[in-house]
Amino acid sequence: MSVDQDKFKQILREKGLKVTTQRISILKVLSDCDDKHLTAEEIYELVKIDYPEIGLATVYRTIQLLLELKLIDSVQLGDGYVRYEFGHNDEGGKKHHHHHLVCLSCGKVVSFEDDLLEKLEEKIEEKTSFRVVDHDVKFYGYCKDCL
Amino acid sequence: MSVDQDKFKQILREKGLKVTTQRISILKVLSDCDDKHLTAEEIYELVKIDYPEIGLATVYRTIQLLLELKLIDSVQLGDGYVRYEFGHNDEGGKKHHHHHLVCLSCGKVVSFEDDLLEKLEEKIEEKTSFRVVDHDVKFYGYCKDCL
DNA sequence: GTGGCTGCAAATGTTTTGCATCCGT
DNA sequence: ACGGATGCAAAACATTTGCAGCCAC
Repeated sequence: MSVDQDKFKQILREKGLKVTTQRISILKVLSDCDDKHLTAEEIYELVKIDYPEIGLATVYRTIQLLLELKLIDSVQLGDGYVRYEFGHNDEGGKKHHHHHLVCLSCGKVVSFEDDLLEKLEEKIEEKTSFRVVDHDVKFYGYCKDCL
Repeated sequence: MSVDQDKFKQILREKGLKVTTQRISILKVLSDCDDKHLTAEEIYELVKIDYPEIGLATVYRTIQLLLELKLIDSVQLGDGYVRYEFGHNDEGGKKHHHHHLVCLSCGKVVSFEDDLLEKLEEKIEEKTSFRVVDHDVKFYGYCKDCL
């Protein structure tokens, strides 16, 4: 929460960028809705509650900034929207990889931590000489509540 | 090739839909460029070579139809375009699952067959009571040629 | 005070839709 | 000849950009 905000402010200052109410508000919404995977429009609507003057363009520009700073990640669930989630990166920049379980009935997205993929990555490098540096894994199905 | 075309024509007739030159041409392009992962615009340009009168809207409508018939699959590689590939589904409807290796340098997409994911799916069902029915797996990295 | 940031509106790029016409059945 | 399919243009959609004014530094 405020740890992230302080970190954000610090990075902005280090880069000579300005700490604005809009930027802090957007980070706060993303941090508060950590598990929601919000679209830009949804972030816009949530920020407007506390800060009605904000423009959608500012939301997009701030999302772009947060992506570049690796404070958030983008997720595409195949529904035509780009969604964003608070980044769970280590201090050292190493990613806490998690996969997404997407419910085809209610649309809910649950995260799932696992490292079995690393074995598969090794297998790929062996068999195809393709050097894997990142992956994106989604499972579609039905959640406990919808079954 | 023509096996797919015949299958397509048969399905169209069964559903009371019309077999048109446009529909056959679009299927042919997708079938010929099986490994290319084309965008709608790219399909449009390719079909225009043999059939210059075609409209982009027809391409989109036919893609939609082919998706519904599960003759093609859509792939989003994260570059903002929706791409389409010829479906490799069994007769029984069971998918020949393959994953995509996307080269971050040249953009080339290679397919990789593997069933290690099934273990991971079992693990998910055990741990979270989430019933998995499909998945979408992409690996990003650098291909042999680019290394 | 200055330059970066913002809000607005206009532009962009992809995909969808309305409608008159066309063509497969 | 009927009704679905097509081509065109306009609309819809998310996202980006240009610019004058504003505010953090």
